[in-house]
Amino acid sequence: MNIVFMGTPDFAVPTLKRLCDSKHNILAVYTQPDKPVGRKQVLTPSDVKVCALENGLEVRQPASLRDENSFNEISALNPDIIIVVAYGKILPKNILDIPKYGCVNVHGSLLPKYRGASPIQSAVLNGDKLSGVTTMFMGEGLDTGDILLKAETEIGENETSAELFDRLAEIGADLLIETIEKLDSGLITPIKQDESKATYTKKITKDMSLINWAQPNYIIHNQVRGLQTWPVALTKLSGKDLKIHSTFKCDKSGEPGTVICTAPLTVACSEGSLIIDELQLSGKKRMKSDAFLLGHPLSVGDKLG
RNA sequence: CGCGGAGUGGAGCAGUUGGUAGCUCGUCGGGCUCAUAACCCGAAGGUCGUUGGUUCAAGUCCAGCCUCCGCAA
Repeated sequence: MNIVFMGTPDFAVPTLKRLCDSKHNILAVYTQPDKPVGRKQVLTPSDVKVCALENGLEVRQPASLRDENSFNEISALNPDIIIVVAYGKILPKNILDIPKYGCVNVHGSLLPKYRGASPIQSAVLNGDKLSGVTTMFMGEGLDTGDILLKAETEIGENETSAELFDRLAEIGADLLIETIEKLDSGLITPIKQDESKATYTKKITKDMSLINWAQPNYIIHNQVRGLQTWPVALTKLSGKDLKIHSTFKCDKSGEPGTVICTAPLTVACSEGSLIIDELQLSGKKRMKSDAFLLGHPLSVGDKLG
């Protein structure tokens, strides 16, 4: 098939790679314009752009698709299908209608659950045990299109959003290839989403990162896992920000927010407690908590938050 | 030049008003113990990020550079 690929972050890269290695023909790759990134605000190309260039593909980075120019450009390519993976832009209807097979999206949840911007983090934040990837036709609504295929995977007890991201990206790549094959052979019957079961996710923001220790340990544990790699769960230590990168649940209890053990470093929650595995003080590097304790004397009874 | 913190033996940190370096852990050797991630004794290991400057003397002051990181995006 002749394909136009649209995607931006690392999540989309495995799918693009798999397509490159397939018999299908990629006409062009659309991705977000280069953006200033990091402390020095260096203009950085998206992961998809880097991958596309490595594979000798044509890259296009329009600021918007809602103009005649974009429509004409894509029409001129005459694609059989448009594949969209975390592109970050809404496709207008006139573009959705261009390919004869339509537009197919890879979404990081088991739709209709978790439509929207942060399906993967939401699954981890909610402590779900099951996640997955869905391929669907794109409609005008947000992640409302008819479902083509799904692939499920279990979320590990201590798995982070970042880890799940990586796994789902691979699973999604396989699922997309399978979806295209089956579409081409007419083996898929699209299924409407059950609107009554639909849920939406919010964009992840920084103000979700501050830990409230007066909550059960599993809630905070999910917060720590879910906000990885950004913005990372946060607490306070003598006025400074202390990022909590990874934790393990523990049954010991105590006054919420206080250190109840230092080997390993354990902080009490309203129910149970959390063993802090890796942390990072403002201005410092990420490190194991036992290393942190060598230079920062924390003792039982000290308070965080 | 957006704001700010930091670069000291393998790891995490101290180092006061400048006088050639210390703590905790680890490592190695020995001892004790039924045993141990416990305890005791001892040892190795650092040109203090880099370059230049001030000074009788700089980890400690000044300037530049490199690297890392927090905030901001």
